[in-house]
Amino acid sequence: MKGFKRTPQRLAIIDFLEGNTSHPSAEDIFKAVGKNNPTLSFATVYNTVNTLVQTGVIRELTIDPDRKRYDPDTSVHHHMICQECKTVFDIFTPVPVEVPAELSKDFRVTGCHVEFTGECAACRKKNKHRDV
Amino acid sequence: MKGFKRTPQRLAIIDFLEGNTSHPSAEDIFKAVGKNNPTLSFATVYNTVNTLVQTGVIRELTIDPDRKRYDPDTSVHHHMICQECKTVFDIFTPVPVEVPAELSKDFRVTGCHVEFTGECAACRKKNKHRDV
DNA sequence: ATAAATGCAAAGCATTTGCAGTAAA
DNA sequence: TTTACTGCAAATGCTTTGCATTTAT
Repeated sequence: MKGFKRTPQRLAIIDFLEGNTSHPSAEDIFKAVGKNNPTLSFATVYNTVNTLVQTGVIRELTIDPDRKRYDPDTSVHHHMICQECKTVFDIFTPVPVEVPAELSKDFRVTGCHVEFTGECAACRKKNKHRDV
Repeated sequence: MKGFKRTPQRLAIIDFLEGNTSHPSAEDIFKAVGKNNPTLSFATVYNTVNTLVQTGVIRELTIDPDRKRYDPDTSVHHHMICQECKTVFDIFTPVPVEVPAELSKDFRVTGCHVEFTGECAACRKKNKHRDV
């Protein structure tokens, strides 16, 4: 990679993200990586994740209405968010999504993402009494 | 609707949204509805759309990473966003998405949304020379 | 030596909130 | 006349940016 400097901060962020399935936000990354890098700044976290997104190393998720989440798994898969605890789960079961002809005729489709919403097992148990 | 007051501002916002397929943001709504309602405030726009989302009259879209979009069509359909001009298109072609068993066993799935990303016809034409 | 990244603080937007005044019911 | 909504401005929260300093190459 030309002009991409391997700084300790970047390496620590990449190391934290690698294999991470928690779909962390910038704040999550800042807190986790900051533990061992006391001088780490939010600016560096944002700079780094934005660089990683632009170079296709990680993926930015828009599934959480409140903040961006980052996913180091760039393979084709989908997500489910628990609307109560905001946990994001990976869905590797292939979801048969074909690009409708109506679309591929006029648009250049570059990506497809399925978002399931609902309530996760833990929150269901916690709220058994409520039963929405 | 109990306790829901039919104020001129709300009626104007609802009127603007009804049948609207442009997936407007709060700012879009503010600008459009504000033309005929000079005293309209952003707070009222947000209050109103949030009420409408909570009562299930409209749907909040998270497809645009920069801002929330609102869709008065609450029927099952999907979306495509042009990553260049940020236009959001409706996809009514049925996309055969089954909830994976892995999911429905543990989660209570309440919604499913397919998001296509790419480049729309207009931007394709505009960028023909570029050809990414 | 050079180009790029860091860290800080300030700025930028989108969205929410407190509150006094106002209007719908 | 009571309850809820409006509008303003301030506040909040996420993200970006400017800049002087530091660091990887």
